Amino acid sequence: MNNNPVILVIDDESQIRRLLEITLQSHDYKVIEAMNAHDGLIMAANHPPDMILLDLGLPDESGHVVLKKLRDWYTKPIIILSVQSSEEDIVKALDAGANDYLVKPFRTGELLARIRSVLRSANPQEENPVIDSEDLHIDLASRIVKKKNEIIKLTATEYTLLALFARNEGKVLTHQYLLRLVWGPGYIDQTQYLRVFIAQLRKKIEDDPNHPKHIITESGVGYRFV
Amino acid sequence: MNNNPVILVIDDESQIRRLLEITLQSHDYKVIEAMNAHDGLIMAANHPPDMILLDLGLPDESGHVVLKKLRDWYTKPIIILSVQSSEEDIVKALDAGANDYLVKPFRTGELLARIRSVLRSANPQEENPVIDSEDLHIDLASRIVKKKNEIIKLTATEYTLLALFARNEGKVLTHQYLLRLVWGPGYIDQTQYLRVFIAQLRKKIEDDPNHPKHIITESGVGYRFV
DNA sequence: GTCGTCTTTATAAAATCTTTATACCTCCTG
DNA sequence: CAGGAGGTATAAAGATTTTATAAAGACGAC
Repeated sequence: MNNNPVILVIDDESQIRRLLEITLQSHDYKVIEAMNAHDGLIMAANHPPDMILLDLGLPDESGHVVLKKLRDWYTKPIIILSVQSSEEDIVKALDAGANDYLVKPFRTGELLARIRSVLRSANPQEENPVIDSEDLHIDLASRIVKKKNEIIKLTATEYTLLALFARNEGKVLTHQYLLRLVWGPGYIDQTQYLRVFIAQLRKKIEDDPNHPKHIITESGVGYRFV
Repeated sequence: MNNNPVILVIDDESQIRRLLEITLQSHDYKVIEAMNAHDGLIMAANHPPDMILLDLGLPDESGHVVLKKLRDWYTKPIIILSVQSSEEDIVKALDAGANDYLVKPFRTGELLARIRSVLRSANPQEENPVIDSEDLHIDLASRIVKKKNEIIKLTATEYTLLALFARNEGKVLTHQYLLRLVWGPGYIDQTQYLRVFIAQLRKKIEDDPNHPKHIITESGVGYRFV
């Protein structure tokens, strides 16, 4: 799942399948399809997708039964698509383990949003932008910087500067660029500010500030963070 | 602590609130209510419910804004109830972190089934409502704070503040963020309030308020709880 | 009215930022 | 190789901003 999420569509109407295929693929999902209950179950077992779109009106078996069979082992999201709009059908499907229920005809934008929603809550991704560089650890969400597991106290300006570096690892950031983003557009010729704060940062994050490993000077240009 | 799920209802229409209260309570949910955005945010922060039913049409602030503010820290399910049935509204809400969206008037059976569904798929990770930090003990569920086994008496504001810290251990919380969630959106520049209450909290929970171990100052930014 | 709490004001203390001064390093030139 | 130019590093001073704390006044519940 590092790549694009795989969605299994189980529906017997070929127009719906084609519509879904086009819509989903254009939003960077990988689509696999089955046109009846039997094939759908086999496909789900053989190539477990990241989620399933299930039509309730299948030719060979009731969608409710398919849903139950899937839920015996399949734990990822299942969204029901159905022409049935009765409360009884909806409640039954949801209580059988469906994560959502859309009545056909549905709006594709809404379907996409609901797919995003169930996928999001399926993998609670703590996508904290974290930089881990050997002994250095920068957590941008929590605003915490650690060196060898020790929390380092940084002032507001020092942190702003370091966060900028962390977000642009490897790139050379010019004096102008750094001054403009940290101090503001009126300070682009105050290069001395930068030197003072780079020195302070190095004192705090480098093992040997005289031979910095992380904040590298690019003479005449700026600095680079590795 | 009883294990019936607590549901926070944020809706300005009293008939809806009454309907939901009766329906939900008769299905063994514990219901707490707020009739506007401001109260809803405070209530959610103060006594985090197991899920939230949020009306989009609130008198004091757009439900979309409330949803965003909640999702800054609230990870449990949020179901939107709204008279707006446009695809744009639905997609916007779902992408802002809502788990489901029901158009008013809704069928109560379907609502209940959708509540069961989102609660079922809600995080298996039990958010530990207790903080134990050497000498400090914070029980968010029963609203009890102890220091070296002695119960500490906190005012409402002090507790709200401390509970926010406890729920975001390690993270730096900005002045703005704290002021917004504790006092409300209109107070984000009343930094002095914060200083006064931080001082009071430190007097109560720190061994040596001059050298705080728990509430750490991040000068120019905010505070951090460890 | 009394009590507990919140708001507001005042001021001292601490932390941070700016500025100045000086030493450095590297490359180039004579 | 000496000396200078341009850019860099660092310490330390002052100036400024931010924070801590006490205490007085305001407010609301009872």
